[in-house]
Amino acid sequence: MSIQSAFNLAPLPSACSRCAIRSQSLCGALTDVALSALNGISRHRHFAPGQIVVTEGEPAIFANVVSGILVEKKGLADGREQIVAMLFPADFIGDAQRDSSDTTVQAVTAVTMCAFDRQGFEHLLVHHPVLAHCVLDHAMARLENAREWMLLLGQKSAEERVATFLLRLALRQADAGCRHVAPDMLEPGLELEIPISRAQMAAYLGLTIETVSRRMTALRDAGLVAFRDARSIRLVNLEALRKAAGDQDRN
Amino acid sequence: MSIQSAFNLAPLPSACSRCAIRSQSLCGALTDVALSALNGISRHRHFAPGQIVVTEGEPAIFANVVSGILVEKKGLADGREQIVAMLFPADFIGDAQRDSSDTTVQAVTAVTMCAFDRQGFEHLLVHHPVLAHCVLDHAMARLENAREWMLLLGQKSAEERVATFLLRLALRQADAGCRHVAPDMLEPGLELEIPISRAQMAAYLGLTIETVSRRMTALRDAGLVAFRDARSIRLVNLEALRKAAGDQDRN
DNA sequence: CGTTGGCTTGAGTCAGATCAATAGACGTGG
DNA sequence: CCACGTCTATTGATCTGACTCAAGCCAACG
Repeated sequence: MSIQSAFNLAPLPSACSRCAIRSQSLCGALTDVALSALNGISRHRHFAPGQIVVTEGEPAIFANVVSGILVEKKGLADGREQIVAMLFPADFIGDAQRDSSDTTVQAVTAVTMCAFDRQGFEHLLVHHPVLAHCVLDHAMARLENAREWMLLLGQKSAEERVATFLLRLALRQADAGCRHVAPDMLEPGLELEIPISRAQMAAYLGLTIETVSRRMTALRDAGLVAFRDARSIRLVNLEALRKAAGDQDRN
Repeated sequence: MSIQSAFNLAPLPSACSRCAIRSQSLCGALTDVALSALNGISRHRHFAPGQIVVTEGEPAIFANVVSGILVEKKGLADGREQIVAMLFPADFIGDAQRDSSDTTVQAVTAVTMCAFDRQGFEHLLVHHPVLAHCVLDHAMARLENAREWMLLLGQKSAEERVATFLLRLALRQADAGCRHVAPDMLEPGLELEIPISRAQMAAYLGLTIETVSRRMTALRDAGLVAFRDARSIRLVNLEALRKAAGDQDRN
């Protein structure tokens, strides 16, 4: 957070200056010289919906999501899967300092990302402390998210899970990149696009498809949300939704 | 991991040179000059069993665990709690770059830790890249643990959870600090001390005390483990225990 | 020796899983 | 255009693993 003030508005390397997420993510914290260096080792890559970007246990990549949605998941031998994170534009992919990924990364929508050369990135990490700081900050944020989800998976009921998911998604969507949005600065009546399928919601929330579907209709019948269709909903009663999510505050 | 090779065996600052966990944790990666600087801003603190070290939402501290066991937990408004991590000697406490802790840290046994001045630590972080690298590495390890636990909480049955817990604990115990032990290098017949109560196991595994107890006796009756008493068990059939844990490999 | 706290065990209940059927959206090809 | 298969989501009926409630055990301790 303190670094953001060091941000410099002078001319930028061509590729980055036109980038949609330039002011966010890692890039936002970098000085021109660092950004220039980063640009030198990056290239855009595209993925189709459903395509696997990284497989659990195989070498990680380093990349920024430019557009599209992805999920990170972990699997058990018998096929059960748990989604451990959703990735949005400006999110960073890749486990710095680890030689194999602990998750499978899969594109949900069509995805564009800005991929970095591994060696080059680790080299930059050493020589640009501000980048290292930024990567650490991102890692801490991911950790915090993971732990919040542990609380959800270990303690919350099905309905609380679904409600929490919708609120988090709304927050992330309202956010739209400019990080650190006020916790409860959500306006009632907000239209929400759910970018993942019911099956993926189930894998994310530790439930079955059927239970997700049932709890969604329950929230609708209780007047907390309204449906346009299965994938796009409107938050009607925000206060009640927060209460249904279980944490009372901070959502 | 590559940094470890930069480790220097020359004379050390007095306090650190006598420290039980000197060669591990953050300290192990540091050069003498950095370690000396770290030593300058650290002092030992003691906590009694059950004592709260940090409260969720309040300012974090920075410290290394020297001896004893602690848990990190997150709570819901109505009192439900989820333990998100167990802390062992050599573990690092504190969310670098965040101004409030996202977890409550509580001593389980009597605890000694080596606490660092916050300002001083962040200052060191900037001026000693090797320390920053080390903190990032630690954060990534914590993230990986959190995600493995998400898989457990979201997908595994009660028995799988308990079996996984015992195996992880055994690994950590055999480990005893010298990190990166071979995954399945556990010898059958290993005596295991469970440092936490059934209630804490329940809060860690997302179960109730009763279910933990029942699954423990089930594992005993099935001959996978043997009890000395509730808190100290022996791993009898390691292969079956791994299978019961559900991941098949990597444990 | 009574009390207290941690653990186990039993009996009954319920939230969520499983199994199964249906409906709508979407293409594809005749 | 319609018939068909596929895929996703919803809904219903039933089942079950874990929770709840309750009792009992044992060791520690005043």
